[in-house]
Amino acid sequence: MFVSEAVASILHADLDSFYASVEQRDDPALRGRPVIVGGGVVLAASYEAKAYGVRTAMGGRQARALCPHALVVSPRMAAYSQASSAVFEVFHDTSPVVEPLSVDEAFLDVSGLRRVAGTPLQIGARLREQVRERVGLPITVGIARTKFLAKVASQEAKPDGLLLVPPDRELAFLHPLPVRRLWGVGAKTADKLHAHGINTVADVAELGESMLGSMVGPAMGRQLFTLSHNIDRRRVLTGHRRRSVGAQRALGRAGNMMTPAEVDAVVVNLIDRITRRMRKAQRCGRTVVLRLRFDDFGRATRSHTMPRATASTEVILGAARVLVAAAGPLIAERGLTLVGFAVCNIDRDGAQQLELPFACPSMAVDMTSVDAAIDKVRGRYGNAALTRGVLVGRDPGLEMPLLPD
DNA sequence: TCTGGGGTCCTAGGACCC
DNA sequence: TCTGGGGTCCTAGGACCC
Repeated sequence: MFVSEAVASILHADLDSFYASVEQRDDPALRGRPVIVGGGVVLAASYEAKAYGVRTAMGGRQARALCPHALVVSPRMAAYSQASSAVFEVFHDTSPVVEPLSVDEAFLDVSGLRRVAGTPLQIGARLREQVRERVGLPITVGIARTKFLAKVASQEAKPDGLLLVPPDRELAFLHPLPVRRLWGVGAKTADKLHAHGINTVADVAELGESMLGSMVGPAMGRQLFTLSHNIDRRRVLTGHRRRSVGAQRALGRAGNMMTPAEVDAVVVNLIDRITRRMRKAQRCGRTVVLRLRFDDFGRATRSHTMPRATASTEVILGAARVLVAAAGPLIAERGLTLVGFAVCNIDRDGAQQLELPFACPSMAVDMTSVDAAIDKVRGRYGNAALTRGVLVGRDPGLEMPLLPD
């Protein structure tokens, strides 16, 4: 007799070939035909195009060679954004516990909804119907006891499918799969594993954690060990906050011909886009990262951390220009084909800037605990720092003296 | 094989602090 | 005074995800 029965109640919902499906929805002439979204590079391919070997992120030339009769359309980001919002409305109508993973996929925890909404399988089936009816898009749902298995289930069930992994069938489902199905295993890691004769999840599960760590590094080794043994205690979490905001622009070979003033115009445009989004989302950031790509497809990053977080266009643009100027010799030597920026070190939800009225960096602290904030400052700057500290919130009206007089 | 635009997390060395 | 351990922060790069 079981004390508590493990139940598969985590849903992973994943739209099929999202961008391409929106295009087929909006243009009947594209339905049932191979569709490629994006020209230079494939942003999305319909299943009809995938049947010819076309894949996301593939070069456009190669894709057209594989599928010459494919219909190539330009991306319409605004339409995808609107479709995504409509789908997430369905998600939130389905369960209060929704964790977005990207524009087109999310985890939903439906435990506790049995009385009001039925079994997880019934809920998943209804979710698919609702997305089809209300948004007009096909979506695949995987259901399992853990997040990882739910995600694998949806991958296996694509396209337009529904698959539940029963708790007593988990290892039988998991172990025959190729290592690429494990979260975090991309081309590089898969190559390392293949070189050791490790091809399936079952092969991984036969190895110890330290052995895996010696092959792929300690953190990845630990992850491979736990996932291959079907250990995944992560909960479905709401209220995730973005940790960086970025924008980039590919320049192609034309980038080599650009004058510094033309490069600066691109920089201004990118920073303007980023800071607008930051202010709209009410986020501040402290670290500006410059991303570069060169003629040989090599990459480089340069970063600068500012004394305090900001969303000001002028301040971030100033930091961005300093980074670009410092990278001048590198750009001249290797040829510029892409420039981008990211602003990181974004304050977490509830975190505020602690501003001290003398020369030391500001610190992000958690305003939910002033005592913890004081401990953090004391640990770093000693008691002297506490004599004049003030907690300054993003909301200008929010200020709190660290030490009452 | 030769490329888009967004992100996440991990690693590793050096600076700096107690 | 040059010797240790432990910790955080910053920078740069790499792998991976959709």
